[in-house]
Amino acid sequence: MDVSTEVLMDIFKNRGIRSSYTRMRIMGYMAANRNHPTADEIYSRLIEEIPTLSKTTVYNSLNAFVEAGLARVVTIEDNEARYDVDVSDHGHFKCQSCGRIFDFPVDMDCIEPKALEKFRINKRDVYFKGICPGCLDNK
Amino acid sequence: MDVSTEVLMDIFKNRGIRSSYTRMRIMGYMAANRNHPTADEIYSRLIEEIPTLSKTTVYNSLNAFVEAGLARVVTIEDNEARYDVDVSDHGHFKCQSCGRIFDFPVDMDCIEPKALEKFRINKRDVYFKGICPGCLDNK
DNA sequence: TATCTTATTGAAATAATTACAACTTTATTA
DNA sequence: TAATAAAGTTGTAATTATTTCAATAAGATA
Ligand SMILES: [Mn+2]
Ligand SMILES: [Mn+2]
Ligand SMILES: [Zn+2]
Ligand SMILES: [Zn+2]
Repeated sequence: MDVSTEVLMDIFKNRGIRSSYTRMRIMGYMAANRNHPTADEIYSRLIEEIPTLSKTTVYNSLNAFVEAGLARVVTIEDNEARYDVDVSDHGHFKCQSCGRIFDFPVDMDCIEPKALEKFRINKRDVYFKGICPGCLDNK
Repeated sequence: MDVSTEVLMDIFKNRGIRSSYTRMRIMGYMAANRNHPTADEIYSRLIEEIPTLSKTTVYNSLNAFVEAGLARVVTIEDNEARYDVDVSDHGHFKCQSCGRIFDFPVDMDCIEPKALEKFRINKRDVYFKGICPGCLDNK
């Protein structure tokens, strides 16, 4: 059991969810590839190494992560949920040309404290779309 | 043909899409009920008065409106698209208790001009979730 | 180890949205 | 106004993402 496995087990335990081989692989994939993958992308990649993996398990695990506060859902596209291990406040930019999703910092406090004074805010999402610098250069 | 019908026909013509009875009813519903309805909500409401209405037509019309810049999609929930005739920049707050969606003003420029300097931004969405004042009062 | 709880699996169900072909309506032109 | 072309409407079927469910397997507890 290597050190990163041990670290993940601790994280799971601290958040009150069981650690299992599959969950550690899924979380490991997300931590290594911070590309805001879909459940299907995670499944397609991991099925190569875990032939018994079920897509239901991927969904179950991701839902467990989100509930435990270990991941967030990125719904920048209306036909697919993406997942992000970075649960800190930040915005997402999706390039309409290459499809890549970029993180960017957001000053949430500056957005509009006044109109929402009487609201309790639990989640904040900022989604921008357009063309990324790389795609702009390729005309 | 009353005056609002005439106005709608002009709007459609200006945006390069044909006017039809169904489209005017759908757009009329959205203009009157600015509740960010789903396609299904629009369909359920209008089928009472237009018995031949097809849900496909609702989707087709809404997609035409969005392409023509007459409406925007609000994907604050990952399992359903909502539609908004207010295409100006503003944020959306969804109450996790009563489900209502509230508009609020957003200073888009303050969010983060620096990190996205080299990006071309076409769409901006700000989605907050939490509890609305009414639901907070009802403890 | 025995036991209880939770995770995994695969199949089937659900639900939102789109594709398609036949038909109807709207816009254009004569 | 009548003929024609282009686009909108409809119902059904297909697609796709996600959930439900019951059986089985694995993890945690004592
Ligand atoms: Mn992110
Ligand atoms: Mn709105
Ligand atoms: Zn790009
Ligand atoms: Zn509420």
